[in-house]
Amino acid sequence: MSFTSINGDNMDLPFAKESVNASGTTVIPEPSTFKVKEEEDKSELPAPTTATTKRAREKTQATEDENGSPAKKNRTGKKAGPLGPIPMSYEEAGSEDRLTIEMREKDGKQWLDIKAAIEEITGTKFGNTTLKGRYARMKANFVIFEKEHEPILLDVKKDIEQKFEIEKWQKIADGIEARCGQKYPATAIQKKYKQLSKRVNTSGPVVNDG
DNA sequence: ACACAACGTTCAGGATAGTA
DNA sequence: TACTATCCTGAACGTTGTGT
Repeated sequence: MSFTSINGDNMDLPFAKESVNASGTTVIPEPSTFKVKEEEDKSELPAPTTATTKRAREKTQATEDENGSPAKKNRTGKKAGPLGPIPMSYEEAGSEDRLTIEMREKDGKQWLDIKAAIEEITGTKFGNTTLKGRYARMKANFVIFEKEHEPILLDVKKDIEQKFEIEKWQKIADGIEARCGQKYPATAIQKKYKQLSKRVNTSGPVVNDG
């Protein structure tokens, strides 16, 4: 994995120079160029109190928009856990986050070891997957998308969605044929579906009239 | 082939800021 | 003030690699 710095330089290992303390723990110095996080006494941070119940097996649809993506609002970025908000760049990352990256990518440490190290530093207990998840989100945040690739992204997305749309109606046509033996053109099915949807919206549910 | 460990991903739940 | 959107955490799940 390589990162791209905010300057656009590719970095295989964008780590600060580290040292090893007496207990053998790798210590990343707090570089003066980092965006300094709000001073907080980590030793007094409360342990996470999340009481998550068993994960529901059935998906819910409540927070999804018409594209199936979570509905978004402007990012406030003010909600933060014990490690603070997930940094948007390596430069923004605090020493704990840098240590996580260092131990994971450079030292090849296991997550349990990383978890133990971070817990020792912060005095906060974390779940077994918290740091893994945080690391994955950091990696996503750190990617700098080339400006000239942006229109390509939009283009490709549009192409694929159009392709999916065509495939979708064709599959529906196939499904109808499989069920009742009647083959309808995909475009006719699409048109009929629009009519039915309108009826649902204006006068309640569609009645299956045979 | 099977069991197990480690990992990455997904998603529910809680917290909190913004908005009507 | 109630509601909504967003964020972070952590449990559950699926995948992959390794040992037997």
